[in-house]
Amino acid sequence: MDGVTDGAGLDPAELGAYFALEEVSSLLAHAIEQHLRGEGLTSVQFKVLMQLFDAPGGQLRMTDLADGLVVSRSGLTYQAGLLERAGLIARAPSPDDERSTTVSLTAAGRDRIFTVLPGHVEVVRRLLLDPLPREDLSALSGLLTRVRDHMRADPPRSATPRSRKK
Amino acid sequence: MDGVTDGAGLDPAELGAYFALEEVSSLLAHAIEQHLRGEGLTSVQFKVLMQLFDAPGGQLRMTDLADGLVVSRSGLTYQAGLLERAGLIARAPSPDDERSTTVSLTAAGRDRIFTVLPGHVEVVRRLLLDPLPREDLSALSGLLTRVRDHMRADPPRSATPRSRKK
DNA sequence: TATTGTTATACTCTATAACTATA
DNA sequence: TATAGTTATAGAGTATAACAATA
Repeated sequence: MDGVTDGAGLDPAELGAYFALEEVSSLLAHAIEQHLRGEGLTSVQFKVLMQLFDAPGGQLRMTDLADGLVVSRSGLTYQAGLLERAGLIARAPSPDDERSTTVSLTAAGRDRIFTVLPGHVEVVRRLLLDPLPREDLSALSGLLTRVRDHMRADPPRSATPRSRKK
Repeated sequence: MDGVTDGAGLDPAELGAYFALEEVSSLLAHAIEQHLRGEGLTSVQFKVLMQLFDAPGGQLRMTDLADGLVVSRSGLTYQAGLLERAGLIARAPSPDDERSTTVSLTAAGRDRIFTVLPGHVEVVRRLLLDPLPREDLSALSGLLTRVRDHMRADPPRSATPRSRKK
């Protein structure tokens, strides 16, 4: 694909970084997706569970969850409905703000995480971490972190800015 | 999300690399998707056009296209159908092997690429390339390339190995 | 009036399996 | 028999817009 983008003004180093990122992330995402499917979870559902697990008290509002995922509110409602039907999360009206829904991780949800996580980590380790020696890992982490911070500071114009407490 | 994966046996450097990659790739993919949608193309369709553009003679068989994408044959047939209806590609029986379909880029398809590419590159540049100085870009490219090569050498067990000439 | 969340609806995409035709 | 591709079908996921309830 060099002929193409070449004409668009990307030099070899830029092209290399872009294509390698595209390929690595899509292969990794695919492998992760495959593993989770085998466990009966979609990537989105797994992310929801992880966010809840990581939250203080294992609770978050729907809006908090939506902020961390790239789905619409209705999409999140759909996924939350599936997770609730599976008994992995529970929803209840927030005590402080009656408009809000507080989502909490159930014991079964926590169990599911512990069941799934080892395999998940194994996939990540085998595909992403193993091929790099320790110091390269730190370098990669540092580089990507810098890119991420820049992305976060300069949010995509296309996406409607999420509700931000101001 | 540290409390979680911490227990699963990933140290800070590993976690950093994994989470940063996840976040960077998903934010980039989202931004790219948004841009392409605005141009009336899905990511998959764009990739098909790019593959054809990059191919010698602007022609590939359906199987060749499928090898580069993460979709089933029927999924590719569907997308190819859309692209053909839009006049961006053309399909015809292969002259050498009557079972095969040769897909070719039309003039309109080539024009569409030239229309879309500048904006695409702009997104990639702004989100991924700009925040890194030149030498860091080379470093990132090198690291990711090594990971990719490792991934390719050790294909995911989950995915059915594609037809490989042997 | 603005915000939180759900629902109704329609659409896009994908995969599986069955099928056709050629090698 | 194996391969290339299409089709029929059915399911999963998503977004938009309208809606209800609360702030």
